[in-house]
Amino acid sequence: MATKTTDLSSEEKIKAAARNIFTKKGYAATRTRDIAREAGINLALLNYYFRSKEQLFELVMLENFGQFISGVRSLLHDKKSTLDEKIEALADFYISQLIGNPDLPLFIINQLHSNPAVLLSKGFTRDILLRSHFVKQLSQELRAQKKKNPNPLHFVMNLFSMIILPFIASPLIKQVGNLSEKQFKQVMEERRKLIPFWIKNMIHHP
Amino acid sequence: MATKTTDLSSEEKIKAAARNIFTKKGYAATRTRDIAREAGINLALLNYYFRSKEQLFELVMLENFGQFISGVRSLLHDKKSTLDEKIEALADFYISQLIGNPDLPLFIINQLHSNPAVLLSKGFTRDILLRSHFVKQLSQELRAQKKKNPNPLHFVMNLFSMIILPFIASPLIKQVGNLSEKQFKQVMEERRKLIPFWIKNMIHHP
DNA sequence: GTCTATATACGGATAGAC
DNA sequence: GTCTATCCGTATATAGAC
Repeated sequence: MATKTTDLSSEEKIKAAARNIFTKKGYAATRTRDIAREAGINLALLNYYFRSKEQLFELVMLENFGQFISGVRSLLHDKKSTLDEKIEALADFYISQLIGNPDLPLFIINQLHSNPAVLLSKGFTRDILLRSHFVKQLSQELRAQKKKNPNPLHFVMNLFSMIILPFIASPLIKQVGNLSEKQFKQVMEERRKLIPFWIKNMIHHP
Repeated sequence: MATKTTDLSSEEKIKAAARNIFTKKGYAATRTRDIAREAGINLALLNYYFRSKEQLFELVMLENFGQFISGVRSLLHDKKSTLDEKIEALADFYISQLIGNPDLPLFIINQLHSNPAVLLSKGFTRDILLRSHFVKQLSQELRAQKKKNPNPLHFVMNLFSMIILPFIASPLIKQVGNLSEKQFKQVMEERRKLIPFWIKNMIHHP
């Protein structure tokens, strides 16, 4: 193990470069030569450590995916927090994640389309959402408010949509909104508080 | 020109097949051989008509993109409709489009990331949104309601996020929501009315 | 216009020296 | 562990016959 972050082992340098490029360009458009160059090592070494492009990709993908659902399961199943606290925590957690790693959701979504089985078999079992304490609390509140459509899925979609889509569509939003990178992040920061506010209104109100 | 839809010219058959495969798999993962096979013609013919994979892709991309923004410009700039009517019309128009063509938004978003210049130079100039009548009406209403954050961009993002993201994330939603393809479409149909309702509340209320 | 056959390039992977 | 050199499959593109 190396001690400086700038002096990682070759294996780590390859993984870091691979994560970068795979996440930005996707599997098919990524060249193993590009990974090797960015890692500052030789192409042969990549295969020495990871055997193939495919295996390297799987590794990176699962690590990315893990990062994406880490925290969610415990957040959703927490018995002690209220519904509103969970909503605030989810928005806060994801927006922080995404500001630091804005290419992640598009990568995962693309993977979900081209090869759904892998990810779906890993973490996204049905119990993660439908049987969570979060959905129990949400359903109860929706019934109490006598909503015309009390399907909790709609509100879960709304929450995650408002959080995630702006990052996925960021090139477009910067263009039509005339925002610099810095301004874009600022706007996303605003949404950290605004989204829970909107969602709570949507749930508790008329 | 052929008269039956099942007996298109070779050029049209290639374009149709290309749109299918490019839209589903993206540029890098698409093989021109697959396009040729699906079109029922020979690989050489594809190059005879379109010179290269790249040019064929550009063509399909711009047509897809055109379809995606068609109607929006006129909807957004319509001087006669009210703010609420525009919101309803936008949700209605896009959800119809997306139920019929669910792969389109992800295709466009990927293109926007890998090669932003092409699409951004084509249709998404600043005036399409920021100087639209829609945003004028929206800004006015937000100021009238004395919102803490009256930036209209937030509400535009919310509207499009709630419409588009569920289609992009459909494999995931079907899984965690335990929905069949048919049930998924049903849920999206529900959103056609629900989204305008939520957005209007968000704008007009507290 | 449409095909078969082929040239050419590219990218993933390996052999083998150090 | 790391490199250079190279193999080999695959994919795009073209030549040329019909």
